[in-house]
Amino acid sequence: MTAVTGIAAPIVPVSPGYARAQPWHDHDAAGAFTGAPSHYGRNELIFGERDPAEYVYRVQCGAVRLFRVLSDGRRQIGAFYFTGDIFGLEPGDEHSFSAESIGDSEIVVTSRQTVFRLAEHDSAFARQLWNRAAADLATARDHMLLLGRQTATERVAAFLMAMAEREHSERLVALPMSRQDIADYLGLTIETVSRTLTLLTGRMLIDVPTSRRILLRDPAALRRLNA
Amino acid sequence: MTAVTGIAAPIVPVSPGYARAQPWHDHDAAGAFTGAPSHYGRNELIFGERDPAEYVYRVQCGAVRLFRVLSDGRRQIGAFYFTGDIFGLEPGDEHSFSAESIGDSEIVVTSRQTVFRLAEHDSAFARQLWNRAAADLATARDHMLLLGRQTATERVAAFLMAMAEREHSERLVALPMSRQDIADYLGLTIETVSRTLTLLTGRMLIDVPTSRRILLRDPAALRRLNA
DNA sequence: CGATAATTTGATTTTTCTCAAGACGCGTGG
DNA sequence: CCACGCGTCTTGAGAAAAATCAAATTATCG
Repeated sequence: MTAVTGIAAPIVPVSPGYARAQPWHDHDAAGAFTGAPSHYGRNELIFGERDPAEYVYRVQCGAVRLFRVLSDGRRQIGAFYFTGDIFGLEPGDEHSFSAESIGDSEIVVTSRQTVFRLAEHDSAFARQLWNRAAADLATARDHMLLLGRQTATERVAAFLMAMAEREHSERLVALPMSRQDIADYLGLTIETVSRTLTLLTGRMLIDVPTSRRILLRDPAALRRLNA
Repeated sequence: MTAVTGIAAPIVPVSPGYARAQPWHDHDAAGAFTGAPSHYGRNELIFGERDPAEYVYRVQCGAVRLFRVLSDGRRQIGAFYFTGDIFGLEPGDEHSFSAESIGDSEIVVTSRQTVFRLAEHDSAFARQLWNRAAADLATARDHMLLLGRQTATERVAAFLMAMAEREHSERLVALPMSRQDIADYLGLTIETVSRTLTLLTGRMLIDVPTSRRILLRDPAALRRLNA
């Protein structure tokens, strides 16, 4: 459907990853996202599960979480989207996940119709559309491996590496999302995420100067944590 | 990329599922899969991770598992493919997962080139290609919810329901795959799968006359197990 | 500066995994 | 037709990982 399935999509794949399609750049979606951006506040809903999937969204700036909630409140975040990422394009007429702005963000919208019409007449664009979906699928499956088979330490390490790559920052990672978001993305509890960060700090692999900033002291060792 | 992401794709979605694109039918891929089917034996490799992704595959009959293995042997099955499903179409030049025949199966092959060329000149086909990838992505994300947030009982129940729907059989499910396959698909151990089946039997929700046949005595209750 | 939310830490419980047998099923060959 | 052997599946006991419950600490924002 769209941009980043997880953190890793627009960048070099993480853990067990391979060459993936490039992210959509501005010029790729030329003409499709021309309107003025809308502002969304912290935790504001962009669309909900089962809402009509009429529009496609592009993050102008800020960060978005895509998630689903079980009836008893358990939540799984399927992807984070950041500046430049496109999300919300669905094969069916309804959204299958909800999307919320994490902090403040600016989102540009276009109609599903527009995108599909563009694809219909421009086979290169159509191909890009498919590439994006396929890359997202590959990333989602990488994440399945993480959720199904990796330990808490491996998950957190993979997450930190992915975030670092995303930011093109060698060592300092700024997290826009809360511990709860991270936990729900990694299939863990907030306590386990916190404890794991403490553990990694103890091993001198990272430093956590403030809760939203993480310094990777030994990226190579972190990467080795991922089997 | 292709047909069924998990079990649920070609049929009515499972647990928390929504309307999805239809599966590829024979006529959709007309012209693309014309060659004679190849035979693959039990556990035979169809392609491996990092192999060049030159071909696209269609299950003529039998069943296939798509999976990835960590260096220490932990395996995650990302999808099962059954008769009529198409798999192996990748955005990059390498496969990111391995595929094996589960039992004996007949597989028809076509080249990636052929599919892409077809899509380039036929926008309806291109759209179908995208629909497939997007539907697979949605299914993969459903599975992420299962792997990240559901209990062993919920996972097994969801799996059984999905298999039943796939077979269009109300109550009797024939499993082509081993307990190990099921475990690796659900992110559990073989022992936990087995114990869970025993538990469900004790609750009179199912019957397991032979290990590869499961009778759903109370599908409604099974479905209710999924929050 | 205080109130509130977010995060960390601690103690304990639960779930699932691991290790170890045992049972069962199936196919082969006597 | 039955016995044997091998792979698969089930069951049990104990260990480990992560979840849960609870509290203390730290950050954030008016």
